[in-house]
Amino acid sequence: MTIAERKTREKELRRNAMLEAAEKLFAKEGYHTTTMDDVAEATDLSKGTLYLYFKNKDDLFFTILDERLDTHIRELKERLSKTSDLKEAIVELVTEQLTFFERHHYFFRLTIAEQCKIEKTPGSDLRQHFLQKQMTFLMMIEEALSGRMSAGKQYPFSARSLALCLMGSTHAHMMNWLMAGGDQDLQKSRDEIIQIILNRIEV
Amino acid sequence: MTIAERKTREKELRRNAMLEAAEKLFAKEGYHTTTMDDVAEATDLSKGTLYLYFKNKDDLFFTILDERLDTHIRELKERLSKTSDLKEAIVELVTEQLTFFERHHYFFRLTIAEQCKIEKTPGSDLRQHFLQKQMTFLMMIEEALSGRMSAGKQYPFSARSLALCLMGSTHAHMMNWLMAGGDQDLQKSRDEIIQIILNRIEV
Amino acid sequence: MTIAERKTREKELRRNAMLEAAEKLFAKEGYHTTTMDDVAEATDLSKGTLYLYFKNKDDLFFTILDERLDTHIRELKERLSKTSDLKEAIVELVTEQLTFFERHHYFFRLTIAEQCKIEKTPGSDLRQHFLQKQMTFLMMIEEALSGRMSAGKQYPFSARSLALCLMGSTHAHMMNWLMAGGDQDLQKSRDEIIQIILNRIEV
Amino acid sequence: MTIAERKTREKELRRNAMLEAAEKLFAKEGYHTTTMDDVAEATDLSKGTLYLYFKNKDDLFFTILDERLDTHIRELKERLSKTSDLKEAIVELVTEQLTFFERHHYFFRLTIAEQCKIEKTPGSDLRQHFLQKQMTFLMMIEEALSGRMSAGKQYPFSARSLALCLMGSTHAHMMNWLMAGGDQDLQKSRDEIIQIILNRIEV
DNA sequence: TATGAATGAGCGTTCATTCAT
DNA sequence: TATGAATGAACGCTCATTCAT
Repeated sequence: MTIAERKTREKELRRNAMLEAAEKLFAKEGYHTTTMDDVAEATDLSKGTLYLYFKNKDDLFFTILDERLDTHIRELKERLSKTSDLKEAIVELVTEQLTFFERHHYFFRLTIAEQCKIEKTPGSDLRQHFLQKQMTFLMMIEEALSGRMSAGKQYPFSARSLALCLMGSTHAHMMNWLMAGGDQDLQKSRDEIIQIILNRIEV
Repeated sequence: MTIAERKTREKELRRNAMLEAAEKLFAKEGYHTTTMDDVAEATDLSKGTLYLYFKNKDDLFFTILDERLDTHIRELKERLSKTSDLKEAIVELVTEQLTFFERHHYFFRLTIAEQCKIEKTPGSDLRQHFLQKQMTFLMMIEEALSGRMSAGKQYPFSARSLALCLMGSTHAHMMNWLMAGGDQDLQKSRDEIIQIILNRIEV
Repeated sequence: MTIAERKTREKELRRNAMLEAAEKLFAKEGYHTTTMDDVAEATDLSKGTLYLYFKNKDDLFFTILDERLDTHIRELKERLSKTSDLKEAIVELVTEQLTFFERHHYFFRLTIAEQCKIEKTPGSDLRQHFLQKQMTFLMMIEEALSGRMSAGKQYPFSARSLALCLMGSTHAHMMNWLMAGGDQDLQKSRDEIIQIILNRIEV
Repeated sequence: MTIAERKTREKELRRNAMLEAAEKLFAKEGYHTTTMDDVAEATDLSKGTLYLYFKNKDDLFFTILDERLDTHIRELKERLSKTSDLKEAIVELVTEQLTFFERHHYFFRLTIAEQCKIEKTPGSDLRQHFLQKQMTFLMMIEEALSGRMSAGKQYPFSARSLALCLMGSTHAHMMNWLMAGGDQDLQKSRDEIIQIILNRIEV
């Protein structure tokens, strides 16, 4: 039925509008500083309507994180699937991180900020679920790397450590990029990170 | 006068107790979720007393960040002053980061979380001041590195990029350490980071 | 649309209920002693609701003063417009003052109390605005009197001084009336004031 | 004993310093806006010391009002004692009011503001006591006037009403004077008030 | 389904008062 | 007597959430 379809479509659109407006606000102002009023106003919908789509503020917040992370994971998987050796994988990983975060830098900030709140009282199930997914994400990377580390060689570092360095380096460059206003080219950052990680630093 | 001295000393102690309790809470629960009541209770002092020592919640918060960062900067300067070549500097930098953050992991989380709130309305002067100091910190590292990069050599990366990779890598390892419960040995992380950054990754 | 109209009407009613409850409380207890909780309770609405109608306590307070003074000014203008000579104007002025204040004695107290806070740090814009309106009110009276003072005669007093005596005299009688419990007849006060001001006191 | 005397004297001085500083602050900022800290600071004494001289804030406040009113009453009595007919009494009354309030305009504002809070929950004993004294003051004036109204004449107003007009008129002029900055000559006000009250207004 | 008025718990902050020194 | 640090009750205001329409 076309009418039913259009209705569903409209709902979907509204839902996305909410998620996008909220993501922007949460990233700019932080979770607590952003009010449900703010989100409602930014979406040109009434506050009550928000609660028809999301159970509460937490649900709205973690839905954003969750859906974005899903996309991120999917994209990364695709890129990695095309690589076979370690070097290629590293290049793709760094590239994906920077590319994705450049497009979704609101998400980037949310993610990092959220990671800091470890240990806090269990937190909602939503929170638990998201953290779990993040762990999985990291493990996925770790496995992608370790799977490409030659079985015969001795590496003076673990795949996890390499994963952490790669993630951390890209994060730091992203942060730097944001601080500078987000208007330079990230291509150069990508190349430098790869150079630093892949090549011996002549001392 | 011994009596005046003791009074001053006691005030100092109380102030420190407040700062430490607050740091812990802020790191665990986040700025907004931590209430002044929480801090007061954790210090076994009344809420009103907090306001005798700190102008307001913001002041309390940024005083923590500021004083810790000062110590961090001081320690790092000292370490770096003993190094002459790039390799040594990198080793010292990574070591200082991990050592300091292991001791002050509450501060670590606060720092990272605070960095995410870029772009937001300027914020209090205190906030501005802290961000400024953080920038200075990063530039200090950048200069320490660039000063030790041989003038005659061509490096395929900038000193700033190297600084970012080092900071980011240690941060990621810290985060990982915290997530795992903070009870493993960071010595291994240190060695791995250094290996990854300093040596060619055989691909 | 009848339904929208009724909604608007109900909102108006609630707003008025708030204003009246607040006026009473402010007059009886003073601005600072009256809490927003008090007002909410007196209106059988929750505290939060107050803030849907008034930006803050100050706004609530000065809205009361402002709207009442507007009515007072309007009524007085109407009365004065029917008079042509000085004597009639004086009679109407005294009558209006006593009549209006008898009906709105809560407002009377607020007005007087507020006048005493001269010189204090400028205060909110609302306060400034109200004081300005009060000055205008006094000038209006002054002009009404001076306009009716025969051009050919020499008066041993200024119109402003006469205005002040009239206002002050009615105020003092109002205060006396309130102190006595507010249950006597103000008609007699009116006559006496007029006698004292308009006729030679035989000494 | 001279030493004891000096001590007593010093205490007296300190007490007066407190009263004067407090009077000024209360008048300028209002009762609630003035904090005990403010008073302490203005007196260069510690907050705790205030409580050695006055039981609490209310005590401090009403002591001021009470002592000033005593002086006012004493001065007025003296002036009136020199008059015998009604006209003279009126002149003296107006003169005393304006003279006294010009000297003590801080007290003036406090007095007026305080009068507005009639009906309020009984209030402290101090408050009751002060209001009582104010009533007595008014009755004293009423009696002074009625005592000088010729027994044989018929007056179209009561002594109380005359008293109220006189008080109110001077109050209004004082208020006007304060609003204008308090730097004009009150002599003219005095003359005008007397003219208005004592002479027939030619209509 | 969409609205937006109403709610009320909760937080940051102030300040009169106390009390050990 | 004088101090000033400590207290804690109280207040203005916010905002996530609910619900009648």
